[in-house]
Amino acid sequence: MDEPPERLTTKPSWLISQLAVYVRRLAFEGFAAAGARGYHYRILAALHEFGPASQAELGRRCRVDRSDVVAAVGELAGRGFVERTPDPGHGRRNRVTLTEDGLRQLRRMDEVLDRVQDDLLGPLSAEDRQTLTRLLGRVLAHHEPH
Amino acid sequence: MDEPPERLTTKPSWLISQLAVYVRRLAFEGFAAAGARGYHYRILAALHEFGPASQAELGRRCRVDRSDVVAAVGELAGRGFVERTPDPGHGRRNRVTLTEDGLRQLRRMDEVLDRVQDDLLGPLSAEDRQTLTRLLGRVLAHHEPH
DNA sequence: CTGATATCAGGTGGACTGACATGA
DNA sequence: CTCATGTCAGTCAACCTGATATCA
Repeated sequence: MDEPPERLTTKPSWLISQLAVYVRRLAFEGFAAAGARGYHYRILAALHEFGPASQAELGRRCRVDRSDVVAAVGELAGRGFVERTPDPGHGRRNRVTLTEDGLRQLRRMDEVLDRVQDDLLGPLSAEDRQTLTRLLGRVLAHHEPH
Repeated sequence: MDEPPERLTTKPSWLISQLAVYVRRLAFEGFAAAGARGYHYRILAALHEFGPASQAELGRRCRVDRSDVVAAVGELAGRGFVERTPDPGHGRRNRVTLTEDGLRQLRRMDEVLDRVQDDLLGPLSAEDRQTLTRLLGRVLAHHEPH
C-alpha cells in the first residue's frame, strides 16, 4: 500500500487541536454563565497557586501575553476579584493580589472545568485518565520556557 | 490539606489547550511558508481520505463550519488544488475534488506537520506516543457528532 | 545605554451565528 | 411546508506584534 491516509484519526497534533476546540466550547459556555473568560481563570489560578505577582510575572506564569494581562486584570479588578496596587519600591510595577471574592470566583470556575473534564474524559477509566494526564504533562513540561 | 492548587499542571483540559496553542504556532509557521492555513490542510486531508464530496459533507468530515468551507474551498480552487463543479442531478450542490497539485500540496503540509509532531512528542518514547495517540483518539471518537 | 515593566493600538486565524436564496 | 445546501456578513476570544512611556 502507498500510505495510510487517515490523518484525521492518527495524528496526535490534530487530535489535540480538535479536543482543544471541544474543551473551549464547553468551558466557555460554562464560564459565560459566571460572566468570565478563559484569561480570567488562568490569572486567578496563577495567583492562587503562586501568590501575588507583578503583571509581567503573572503573564509568564499562566502563559498570557502581557498586553492581554492588562485588560484581563482590569476586568477582574473592576469586579473586585483582584486588587491592583502600585508596588512600593518600584514606581512602575503593579502588585496584583487575589481577593476573597476572587477565590470564590475561582472555585466557581473550577466546578465548571471539572464538569467539562468529566464529560471530556468520560470514555476513559481512572487509570487511563491518569496515564493521559501524565503523558500530556510531560510533553508540556518539556516545552516549558525554561 | 485543603486542596492541591496546581491547576496548571494537573488538569488535562488545561494541558490540552496549551499544547494546542503550541501545535498551532509551529504548524502555521510552517504552513505559512507554503502559503496555506489550517483549514486548507483539513479540507485537503478530508478529500484525500474520503474522496470527493459536497461542501457541506466536507465540512462535516473535517469539522469546519460550512460558511468557512466556502472561503477555504474558494482559495484552494483559486490555486488549483481542488476543483469545484456543480453536481449534475442537484442544482444547488457542488462537487469538490482533489487535483494532482492539491495532493502535492497536501504532502508538503504533511511534512510540516510531521516535523511539528516530532518536535512536540520529542520527550516521549515510541510506546508512549502510541499510548497517547490511542487515548486521545478514543476520547475524540467518543465525542464525534452522532 | 540596557533591560524590564505597564499600557495601547492593531492585526490575524479560527470558531461560530444569523440571515437569505435556492433546490430536493 | 420541510430540510439541506451554498453564500455572505458579521461577532468573538485567544493570540501575537509593535510602539510608547516609565523606571531600575
